[in-house]
Amino acid sequence: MKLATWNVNSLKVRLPQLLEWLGREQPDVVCLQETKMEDAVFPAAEIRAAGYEVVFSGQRTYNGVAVLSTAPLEEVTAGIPGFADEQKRVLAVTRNGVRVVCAYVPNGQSVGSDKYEYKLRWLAAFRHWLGSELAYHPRLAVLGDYNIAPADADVHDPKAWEGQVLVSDAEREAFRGLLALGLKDSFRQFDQPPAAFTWWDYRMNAFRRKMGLRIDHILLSDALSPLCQSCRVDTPMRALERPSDHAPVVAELALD
DNA sequence: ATGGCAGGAAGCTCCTGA
Repeated sequence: MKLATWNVNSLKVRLPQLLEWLGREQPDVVCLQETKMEDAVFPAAEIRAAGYEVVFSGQRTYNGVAVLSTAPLEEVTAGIPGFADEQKRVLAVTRNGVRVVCAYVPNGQSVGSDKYEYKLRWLAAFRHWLGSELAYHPRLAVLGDYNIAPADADVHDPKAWEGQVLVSDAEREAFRGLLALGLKDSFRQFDQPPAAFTWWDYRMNAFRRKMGLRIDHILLSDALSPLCQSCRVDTPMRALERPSDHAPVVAELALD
């Protein structure tokens, strides 16, 4: 089973790239973030025509998540239960006994801002909920845009980023809190090239200059991580014409 | 000196992203 996550930064703009990529990469499950569209205009027909079941939870302009799958999806839930939130950031599905959570963690804007406080509250609720999900679903995969670079190795210039949003101590502590539930960062289970990032700013030629962050992650429970055979960033997707500012992350598991 | 680029909604400029 091949699992992938990709922040598309507008599915309307990126749909042709997504369809081409599905045909070439043939993932079994794809978690999308920042679809930026209401459910009424979601391109479900095009995605189904490509051979995927799809569920989605979107809103106009901001946020929006979707999950694509080659096999039937069950137990579909949107949002974090018990955490009131207008923002469409979470979808959970069960596919062949594997629980898959698609998450778009808040950006946080700047350390100390209201949005930063919201991000930390959101992450606390997310952790609490994932703990209960894990109890029901030992085979749990949590994919998405975490908006956290877990360690300095995930930052092109740790000195310049020190203390900033996406790398601050409180955010990294929240990320470690997710791992402490019994989840592993599948990317770090394998040797990786230097400067392996998943996001590059559109400005300042950041991609060409390898000025990126690794903020999109695939976390796997202890029941799944031993089955993981590879995890990599699909960096060439960031080099396309009119790219998303994020590249997909893809993990392969020894599972159907 | 907080810029720079991209997308969306609105409307001929702004907010947000990370």
